[in-house]
Order: sequence, then C-alpha cells, then structure tokens
Amino acid sequence: MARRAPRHAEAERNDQALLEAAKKVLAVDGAHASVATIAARAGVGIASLYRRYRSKDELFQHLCALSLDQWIQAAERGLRHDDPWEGLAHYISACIEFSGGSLGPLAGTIAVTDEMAAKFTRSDELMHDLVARAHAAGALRSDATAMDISLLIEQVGKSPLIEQLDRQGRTDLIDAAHNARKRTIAIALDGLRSGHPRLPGTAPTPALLAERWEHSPTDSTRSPGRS
Amino acid sequence: MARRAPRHAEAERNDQALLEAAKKVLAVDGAHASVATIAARAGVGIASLYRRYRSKDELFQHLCALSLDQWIQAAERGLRHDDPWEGLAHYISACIEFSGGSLGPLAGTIAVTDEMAAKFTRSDELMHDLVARAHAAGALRSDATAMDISLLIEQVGKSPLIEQLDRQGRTDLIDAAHNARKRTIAIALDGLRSGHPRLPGTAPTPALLAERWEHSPTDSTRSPGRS
DNA sequence: TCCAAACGAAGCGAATTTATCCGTTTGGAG
DNA sequence: CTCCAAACGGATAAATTCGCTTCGTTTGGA
Repeated sequence: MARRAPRHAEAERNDQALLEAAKKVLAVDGAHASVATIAARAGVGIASLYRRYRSKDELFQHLCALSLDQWIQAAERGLRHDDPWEGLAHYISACIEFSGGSLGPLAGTIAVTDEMAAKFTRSDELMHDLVARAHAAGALRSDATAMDISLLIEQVGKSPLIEQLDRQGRTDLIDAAHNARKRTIAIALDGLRSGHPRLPGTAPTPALLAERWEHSPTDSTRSPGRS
Repeated sequence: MARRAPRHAEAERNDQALLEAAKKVLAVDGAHASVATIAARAGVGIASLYRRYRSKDELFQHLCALSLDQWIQAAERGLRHDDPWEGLAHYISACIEFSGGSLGPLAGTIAVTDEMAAKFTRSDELMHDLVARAHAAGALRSDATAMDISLLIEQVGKSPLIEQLDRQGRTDLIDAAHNARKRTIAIALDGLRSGHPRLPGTAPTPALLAERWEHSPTDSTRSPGRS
C-alpha cells in the first residue's frame, strides 16, 4: 500500500498493549475500571484507545471475544491429551490461570455480541466433550457435572488475594500468592477425582451460567479494526 | 433512666439494620460501596449512619470486628466437635457462608484498629488448634497447612456468581447459586482429606495473609456507641 | 522535504461520593 | 394531655471521578 501507514507498527503495538492492560486492570479494579487507568497502564494516551474502539464497552466486548478464544484453545488442547483426566486437569488449570477472573465482573454490564454468543456456545460444547470423556474413563467423580466444574473455574479464577496484592503493588508477594493458588487448584482437582462420597444437593442447571450474561442485546457486531 | 431515650428502641433497630446492610452491600459492590447505598438498603437516612459512626471507615472497622467475632465463634464451635474432621469441615463451611467475602475487598483500604488486630490473633490461634487436631487425627491431608485452608476459605467465600445475581436482583436464581456453591465447598473438602498425592510447590507463609491488612495504622479505638 | 496518520494529554459536562445541616417526627416523663 | 430532647430523613455543599472529545505535536515512508 502506497501512502497508508506512516506509524502503523506503533499502532499495532499499542493495540496489543491496550488489550493486555485492559485485562489486567479489569481483573484488579473490577467492572468499574476506568479508561484512563487502562490507557495509563498500557503507556498510551486515551485517544489511542478511542481511535480503535468507539466506546469503553466495545473494548470490553473485544476482550471477551479474545478470552473466549483462549478458552476454546485450552479445551481443544485438553481434548488432544491421551489421558482424559490429564486433559481435563490441564484445561481447568489453564482457564484459571490465564483468565484471571477478568470476565466475571463484566457479566451483565456489557451487551453480548453475536460473536461472543457463538464462541461461548463452541466453548461450551468442547468442554462438555472434555467432561464426558473424563466421566467415561472413570477418572472424574460421576456426580460432578460440567456446570460444577465451570463454577469451580470461575470461583478460583478470581483470587481476592492476588488482586489486592496487585492493587497495592506488592510485587514481592505475588509469586508466593500464585504458588499458593496452585495449591488450592490442586486441592480442588483432588476433590474432583473418583472415590469420594456423593455431592450434596442437586446438580446446578445450565441456566445459572447462561442467564448471567443477559443484558440489553443491542446490535454491535463491528470488528475493532482501525478507522 | 429518667429522660434519656425517647426513641432509643428505633435507634437500636436501625443500628442493626445498618450493619446488616453494610455487610451485604460490601459483598455486592466491593470496597467502593457508597454510604448512600448502605443507608438506603438499611431503610434509614444517611444521617442515622453518621450519628453512630464518625466516618465510613469507622463503620467498616466496626463491621470487621463483628465478623472476626463470628470467625472466633465458629472456631470455638468447631473445637467442641468430638470428631476433629467434622469440626474443621463445619468451621470451613460456616466461614465461607456467613462471611460472604465481605472483608476481603476491604483489606488495605481501612486502618487496622487494635481491637481488630487482637481478634485476628485470637482467631488465628483457634484455627491453628483446629487444624492441628485434624492433622493429629490423620483426617486432614498432612501437606495442607492452616494457610492453605485460610486461602481456600477466602477464595470460595467470595463468589462472583452470587454477587452478580445479587446485583441484578435475580432472587429466583440465588438459591440455586448457593446450592451450587455448597457443592464446590464439598469438592474442596473432599480434596482436603487424607489420601491424595502431594501438593505442588511449598507451603505459603503466614506473611501472605498478615501483610495484606497493612495500612496507615492510625489510632481509632472508639466504640461505636451513641453520641 | 513533506504531510497524513498516529500520538498524548488537557479539558468538558455529567454523574458520584462523603459528610453536614436543618426542618420534622416521636414517645415517655410530668 | 403537653412538652421537648432525642432521633429521624433527605436536600445539599464541595470535591472527585467518569467517559469521551478536541487539539496541537510527533513521526516515518514516499
């Protein structure tokens, strides 16, 4: 292209930095994270954010789509494992560690785009396969459903301790906190294996996770390319 | 008492309502819960809040002290159990369910009063006894420390799903969400029993939980009675 | 050398937040 | 029944924070 990209490379780098910063700030500040904080953390001006996304919501929607891609990838990788249990265990660990509880706080605050809905469906299907395989192999306790596991992932993904240390900038303790959470994950995984007494209550219905994203379903299906 | 309490009963009721509302709103809105929201939820005017607490922080400090009392009570009740494991399990369940993750978000945002520090120490001691007893009985896996359990309680106490449903007023789904969390707790408890492979990494140090409350240690040791 | 594309940050109006002030209600003593 | 201090609730002041726009400056390839 002839005269079309004087500082294109910098723009690309900034876009990447923005997404990473948004994820981090969202995890730390929750749903009320401000665009100023995000831009500052990315080391760019606020205008650079609004040049790529028409609004704060659109940035968050794009971020959700990217995170859903990661979930899908993790599930696919899990399914490629020979050992059904190892595949599921790695999927759970991966989801907890990379999502960092970023998307939970967003639920109900942004509209669900068609793109997000499609990816959510796909992710859900893959995960059900993963769970079914572990059930069939007898590795996963038979009374634990995919919903139980989804909730567990979300529950452990959002770590109050790590978020607070992040907020206070205690970088010296963050490694220790991550190590501690790895142990919590290991405990939960051990609890998911076969050979335990029956779980209490009834299995949670899928509606619990599906309905929480319900919002005002506006259109918004724009891809976040440049203007 | 002669002429000293025209509407004393109502004041007492309001005080109770305020504390309950503050706990709920804190769990739902996080550390940036506003006094207006709290007063509205309690069904009282803002002035009634400031008549009993000189500031928002003082209300939160009082709330922390009360929650610590609950933790202490739960530990004492656990220690009275004949079965060491049952005692520990009930303690964990109770802490998760009544605290509702209210205090986590406060960590680092309010000053620690002497009263809070003393109760924290007491609670810590009791919990160590509880864990030591379960270890001695061989019911609790030997590589799980009191710190692991404290972190697990905090981790599961703060439930993103329940908080969001609360925020959206989906009272129809809240029961289902609580049932689902009970199952998560059961999974974690199963993972804490003896007979599992060794936990990864090294045991987390007590500093992780202690230092997070560090703040500007002002004085503030006033009891929240009337003016 | 040139200039469009991309940049950072000050600034704007709207919306919140903490805390105070003040007119009104209330319930028991006399 | 009368009275009045204690307790009430909500309007409001003052300061902050928010999402977003506007604008003057920098940059790098043709």
